[in-house]
Amino acid sequence: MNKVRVRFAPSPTGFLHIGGLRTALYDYLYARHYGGTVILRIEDTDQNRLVTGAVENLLNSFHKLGMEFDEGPLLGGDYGPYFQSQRLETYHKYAQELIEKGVAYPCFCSAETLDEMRKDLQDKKLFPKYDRRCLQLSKAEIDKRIASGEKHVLRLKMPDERTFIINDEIRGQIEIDTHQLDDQVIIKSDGFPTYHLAAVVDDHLMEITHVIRGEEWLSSTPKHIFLYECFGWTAPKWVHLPLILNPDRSKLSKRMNDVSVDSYLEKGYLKEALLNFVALLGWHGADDRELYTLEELCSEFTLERVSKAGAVFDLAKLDWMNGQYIRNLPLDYLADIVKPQYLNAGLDISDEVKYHKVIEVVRSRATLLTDFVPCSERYYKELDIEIKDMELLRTETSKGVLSWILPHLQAMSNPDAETLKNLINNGTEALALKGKLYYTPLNIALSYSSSCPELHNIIEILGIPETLKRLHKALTF
RNA sequence: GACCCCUUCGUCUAUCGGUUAGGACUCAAGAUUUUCAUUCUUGCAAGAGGGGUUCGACUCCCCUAGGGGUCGCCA
Repeated sequence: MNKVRVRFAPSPTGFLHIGGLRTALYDYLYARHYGGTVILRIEDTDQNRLVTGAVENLLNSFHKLGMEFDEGPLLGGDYGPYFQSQRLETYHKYAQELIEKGVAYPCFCSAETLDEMRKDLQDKKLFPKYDRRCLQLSKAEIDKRIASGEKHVLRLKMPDERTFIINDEIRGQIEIDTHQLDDQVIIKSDGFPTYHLAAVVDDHLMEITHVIRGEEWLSSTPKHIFLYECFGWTAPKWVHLPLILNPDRSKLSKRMNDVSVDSYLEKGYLKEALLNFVALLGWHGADDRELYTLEELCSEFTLERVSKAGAVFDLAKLDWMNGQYIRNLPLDYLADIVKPQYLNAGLDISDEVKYHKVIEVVRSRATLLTDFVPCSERYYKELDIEIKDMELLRTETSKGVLSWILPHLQAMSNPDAETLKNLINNGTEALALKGKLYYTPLNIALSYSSSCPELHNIIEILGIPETLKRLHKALTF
């Protein structure tokens, strides 16, 4: 078997979205699993839909995710250029070959004419395909109209009676009859090729072995197979991935909700979690494992374990998975990732030891990376106390608790967790108080909130001097 | 509408003819003896329906239903 070469071929019309990421990821995993090559090819053949900066965004998103292509824009490679807009001569050369072979013909019909024709056919409950009126044109007339500069496209002349067989790696054998197939436009009137021609030519020239793409391409695959035949080329293996769905089971589109990869990253999802989660949307390992690193996915991934049915994107599970990564990734790594957020919030995290203690405590209750700063402010600055909590602080019982613990802490310099836990426990007995009556005043005094992590953690983070300061302050309320 | 694809707990899925149909998320309850989390335990919850084939079907075949995709000078 030839060395695996696969490509991710997006059109630069916006940001990388979840669906695109899943396709790209499977391309990537498949190539890595078999020691092959992943190529990024930009399908910028629609001049009307180009979005400036889209390619940069795309590249940047993949970079952020740690997915590196082997060939593509910026990276180069032996099969470039990797922008289809830079390969126009190539497409025209092959289009010419199709004309010579009699399987492509010019069409001068206007958009309006086509619309009318389709409407008419639909009214008659017929399949709305081009009626080939321009195929009747004489050679002389065609030459004359082209010479006069009349706008025209090039169409592929599909066979009349034929059943195409697609051997899909995931779905098996699929049959599609040509009655359902239109004479596809392959060169548009602006001289650009359509996807069908460009993708086939490039996939062949770039020696792509497996075309891994979304299921939405299944119905037009016969056109592609036919093109391979016309050129006398061997077609690649077809791999049509199940779609990613919205909760209502419609195709996950750019329209509905926000599905750009960047926005998930900005919302505080870790790339590790996003990649892991997206990989599991349509693929599952042989065992019950759910958590995989990118490297582990590379070694485990095979097409045989890709499912056929579409998968709903379930945010709740992504949240859970993100929490798993937040809790289990190395502390230093996590601390580095969130550092900019702390700096942005104006928190002084120059005390590295304290910062790491904070991260360790905060990570246990975080779902998103963006949860860190809000949960950490209490360790770095004075916060407002709710009126209700303030009132509780003013009660005699509360003052008793604070006054009791103060001198004990004062006598300590750098207590460890065990010492602090003992001290805190002793207080419940010494004061004959328990539960909220005892703990809540301390919670509020030290963390400005009745709900907080365990007290010994807070004291450890704050240090004795700051702890005493907060207790004194609380007693003045 | 036509064609194509798909169909196991609400969701992601395991099962490649013989299982008490397993795991994960969500949800509920309990424990971890302050709270919020974390963690752990337990629980709720599924083979779309109908025919075949077979000693035996979630698994193979057919029909029906439902969902999705495609039907552009968009990809």
